[in-house]
Amino acid sequence: MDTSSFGLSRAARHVAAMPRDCESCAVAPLCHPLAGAAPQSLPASYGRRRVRRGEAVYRAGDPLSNLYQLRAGSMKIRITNPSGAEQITAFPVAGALLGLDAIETGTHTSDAIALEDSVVCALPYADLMANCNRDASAARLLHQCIAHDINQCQRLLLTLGRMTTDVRVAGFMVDLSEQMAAHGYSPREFVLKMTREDIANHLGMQIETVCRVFSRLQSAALIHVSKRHLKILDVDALRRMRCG
Amino acid sequence: MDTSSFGLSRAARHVAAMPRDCESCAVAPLCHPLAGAAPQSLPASYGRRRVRRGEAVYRAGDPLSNLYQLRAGSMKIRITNPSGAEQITAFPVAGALLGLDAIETGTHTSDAIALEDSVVCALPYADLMANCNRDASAARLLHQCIAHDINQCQRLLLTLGRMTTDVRVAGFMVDLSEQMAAHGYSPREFVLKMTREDIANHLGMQIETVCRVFSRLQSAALIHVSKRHLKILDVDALRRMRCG
DNA sequence: CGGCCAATTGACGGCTCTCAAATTCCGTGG
DNA sequence: CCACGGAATTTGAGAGCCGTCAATTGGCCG
Repeated sequence: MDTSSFGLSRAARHVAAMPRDCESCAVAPLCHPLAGAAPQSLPASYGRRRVRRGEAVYRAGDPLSNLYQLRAGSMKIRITNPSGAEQITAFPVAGALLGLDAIETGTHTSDAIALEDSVVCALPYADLMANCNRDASAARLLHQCIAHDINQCQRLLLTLGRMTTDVRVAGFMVDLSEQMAAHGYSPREFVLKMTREDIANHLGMQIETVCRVFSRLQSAALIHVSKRHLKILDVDALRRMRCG
Repeated sequence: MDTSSFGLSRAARHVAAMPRDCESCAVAPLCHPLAGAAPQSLPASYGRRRVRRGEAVYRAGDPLSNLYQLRAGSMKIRITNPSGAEQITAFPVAGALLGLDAIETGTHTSDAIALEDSVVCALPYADLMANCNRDASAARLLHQCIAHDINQCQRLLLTLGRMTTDVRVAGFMVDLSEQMAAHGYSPREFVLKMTREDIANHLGMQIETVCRVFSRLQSAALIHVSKRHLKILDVDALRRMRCG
């Protein structure tokens, strides 16, 4: 386990120093007793929590006490079966609501591990449910968040079940690119927060195959990749490969 | 499309002829304004609907008007990407709640197609939401149903991403067996409602590979399969293959 | 009886995995 | 600041599993 003793990244420190401007938060209805209620009335436990690279926000088997909103940084969500086989099901970034899979049984079924120093908001599940009972729009928002995870998971199923490795990687890059764009970063040049091993696991491949696909895509002048630094040279070609 | 003009199967006719004993239904809190309220006060639209083999309960693109509980029979849930690639994400049987993926956007993202003549309960989504607002236990039940779909989807991800074809098929058979047992049928001998093509699609394989795995498992005396009729001879060996 | 579809089996090729080695990066300690 | 060690990444060679193509069988329905 990598538990480096470095401080938080610049992005993480920035957010931790921010005032709690929950007004701009996408899931504010879930945390606030009523839309527009005084923010200072929030329970003290609605707190931010810093997570260092390699640390877990929660692990499979933990009781469901909080859901978490990822405020800054990035994570990997990993499930493990009894024989130890692992599958990374998602790489959430800022804005994502984490821990929804625990709602079925009251126990987390996955690990959420920080890919970099990150910041999460802990949302006590009991408070959140009470809030949904009082506020129909909050309930609807929660429904949508859970359903979103279903759809995302189903799309990944199609990728693993029906696509060649080249197409999987191309689609993964397009997804990352759109994610970066949605957060106001360059969609053409960014840093991969996850290792090749993480990518391979997520896409149902081996590390070496990921490297070889990277090499092929670079030879074809679709991307330029050096370690974690990725430049997308021909996003249209990548989209055509994915075909959807 | 196979739209045979046969009548409903015996199981389907049995349920259709049943009185509306919603008291024994797992999702009754979702349909009833309040637990214990008079059943006769239910809206007329809370109706059963018969679906013939090959027909769709809903299709991708349909607006979300109802969720559906599968009362009798079986379905396949299928997603399609813009280029026409398809992936069967689940084979729900009686008791399952269908259409949850539509909650994110208000539009269905998958097709639900009957594998045999079946019966569903249509649950108007607006009524259901209103009910969740009045009844916290109904809201909780709905949350759990949605979260259940997430967990099921994630487990399938691990299967497609990390398992060999033999292990996928073995795990699929164990799942079917447990499903049959949970419904009071023999877990050792039953009929596959889906085609080899459906199985192959669901498990990310080709038809021919499914046939070959069946042949291998039969040679190893783990199963006996003839067309759609499956006998499980050594469930422990199948479980050991799956390893979880 | 004939046609169509599901299912099965064989041959072959290729994509991906496995094994191995070299290189670079990064953090740690001297 | 430099040296060292481990981890991450890359590339090659070879094998094997699985997909592709093809042919056959058997059952169902018109």
